[in-house]
Amino acid sequence: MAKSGPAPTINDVARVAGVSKKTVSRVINRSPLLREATRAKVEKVIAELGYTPNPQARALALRRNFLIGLLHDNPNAQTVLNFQEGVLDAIRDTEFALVVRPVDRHSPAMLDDIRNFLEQQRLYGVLILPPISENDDLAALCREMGCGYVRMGSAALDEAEHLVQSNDREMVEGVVNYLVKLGHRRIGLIEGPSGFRSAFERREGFLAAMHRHGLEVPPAALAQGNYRFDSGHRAANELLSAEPRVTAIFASNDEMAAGAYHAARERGVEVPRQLSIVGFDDSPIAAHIWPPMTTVGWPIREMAKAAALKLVAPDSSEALPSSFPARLVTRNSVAAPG
Amino acid sequence: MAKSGPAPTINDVARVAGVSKKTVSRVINRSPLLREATRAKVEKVIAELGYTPNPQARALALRRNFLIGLLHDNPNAQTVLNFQEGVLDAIRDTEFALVVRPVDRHSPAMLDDIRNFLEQQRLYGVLILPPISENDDLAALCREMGCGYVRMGSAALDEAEHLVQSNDREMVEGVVNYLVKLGHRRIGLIEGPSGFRSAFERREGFLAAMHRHGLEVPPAALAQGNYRFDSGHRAANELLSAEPRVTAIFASNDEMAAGAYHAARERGVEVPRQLSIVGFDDSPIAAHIWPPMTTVGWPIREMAKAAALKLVAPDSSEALPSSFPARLVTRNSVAAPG
DNA sequence: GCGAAAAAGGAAACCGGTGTCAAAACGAAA
DNA sequence: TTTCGTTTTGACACCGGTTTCCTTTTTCGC
Repeated sequence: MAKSGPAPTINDVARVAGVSKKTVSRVINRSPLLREATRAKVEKVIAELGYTPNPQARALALRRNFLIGLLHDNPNAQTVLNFQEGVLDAIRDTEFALVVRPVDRHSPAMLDDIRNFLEQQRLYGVLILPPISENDDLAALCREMGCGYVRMGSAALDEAEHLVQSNDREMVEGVVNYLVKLGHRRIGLIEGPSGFRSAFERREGFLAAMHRHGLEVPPAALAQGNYRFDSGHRAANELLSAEPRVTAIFASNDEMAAGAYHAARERGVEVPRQLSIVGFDDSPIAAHIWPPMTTVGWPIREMAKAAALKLVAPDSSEALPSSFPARLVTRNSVAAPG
Repeated sequence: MAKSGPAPTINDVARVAGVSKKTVSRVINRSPLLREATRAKVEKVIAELGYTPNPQARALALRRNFLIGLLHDNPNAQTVLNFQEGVLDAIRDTEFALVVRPVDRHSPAMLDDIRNFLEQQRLYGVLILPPISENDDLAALCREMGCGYVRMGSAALDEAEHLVQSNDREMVEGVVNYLVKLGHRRIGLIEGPSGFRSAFERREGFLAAMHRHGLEVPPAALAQGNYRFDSGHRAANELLSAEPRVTAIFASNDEMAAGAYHAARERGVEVPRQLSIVGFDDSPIAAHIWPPMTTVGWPIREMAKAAALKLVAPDSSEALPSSFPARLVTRNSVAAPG
């Protein structure tokens, strides 16, 4: 059991088993053209020696490595972590590993940084989380550098091969339907930052649904946010100062919705009796805030798994869905108006 | 600028520059025994060709790679992500990359999984986050496999070389002092899960400080939690049903403190007028809950940076602190009693 | 200008795998 | 038993770097 000293190499295995290293290589790679007896003999030696192939050597010989990168600038920590877990689900028991790379969307050198990163590490491919996944220059960079990539985002962002989809628009319409069915007529929207496709989709979905119900959306029912808590607070204050007051607020993410709670509390507006609030993301804060928040959640982990498989095993992943349905998580921040 | 085709190798550089590959290697590695003219010539070609050394080939030849792993099972997503950012701060502009590995502390195969992981990936070293960092078997495994490691945790966990310290106990005493100074006498503690050193340290610090102030801690003022929201809710309910009621609750982390908010609200106990609550971690929820929570925060990002430097550049990191002070973040969940 | 020491640079082997292609072993048919 | 077509297996070069060791060049004191 004394496994000290340098790790055994393919040469050690070959020598002990009395075969050539190429044969050992064949065993490792499950080559079909091997006699059963030979395979068994070699496998026995591999087990005895506790041999594991050196991934660096393999990477060099194969001219590709087994590192997949995660590029993200998502402000929601839980989302990012769930995503990491999902990727791990996909690559567990494979030779792949996940390397992470938070990026700063606001840095002017962002693209250059990522270029350096890709050049240096020569990743097998990268997974790109929203909101940075909406950056087409980044996708172009990946293509230019011959680096595989899969983006998470709304439809029409890229070809199916490079996309795992979340249909925000549809789900937002569902939320509006839900609120209208409860009797809400004056519904306010806290938008995400302009320039984000997800923000755009959510806004369009909102407007389309309101229109379909024949409901007006005055400018005062639209407030701008940036996906951060403070902006939600500010935006809700704007919405709540307009008369007639909205009876429900739909925030484009949970953090801003939490900010809206805050604003309501300061103004003595009770949630949900006097104001219904719906968030988006189903982040932990939605469950922990009081009253627990009704929100829309994506199956992030499953989506991550699908994205990772799409990258490392495109064939097997064809069976998996590329588009995942969000679901409404009803808790206690919504009630009939009045 | 057409950089298509295979990436240039050291041989290409050598050929174009008219030197041997060894000379190019010397330039890359900043060897001092090179004439300035030669270095300049080679560097010019490197720039022209856009050459970057292949990390896999380097790793193979050097018999070590440039991957550092992050082992974590921390329930607090923001903490983990901040830590990742801190590590990135340290390794930015180096050839190192960060590979993440969430682990499942409850899986019986946990150690074997990690052994496989280390064997397969041959990491340069790993950074271990609490609570899993308290597992001595894991540290032993790293040592056995010749894998560098640095643990985050309380003092006495390991040698200085392998430790970046957080002195929980001291800080907990500071919190108690703060509460006592405000006039609190009956203070309840929501403990972390037994078997966790951090939970133990926080408890001991609490008891020591109470003792120093000559204050009693009846069994009913101690409630068991497991660092999760629900357990905080349950534990607070226990604390609040005992008479005379506590006037302050110190929870061993923010999530449990949020659970305590929840319990207080259900019982109509107003925070902070009738009950002060202090958390631990300074996670986002502390800022977003209402009223904003007073808590204790670690400079996670700086600690992560120090830990990473300790691993990859032990010499330069000697100058950095190995022990970081937490600070009390006062918000609005604490008031004088009565 | 000479010789010796020091500095600079190169040839070849090596790190631990994989691809190519030819040789060896095998099995069935003649 | 020989022959021939298939499997199996192995020898060898190669992936893109680094190391060792040795040769060539430079520098410098005399």
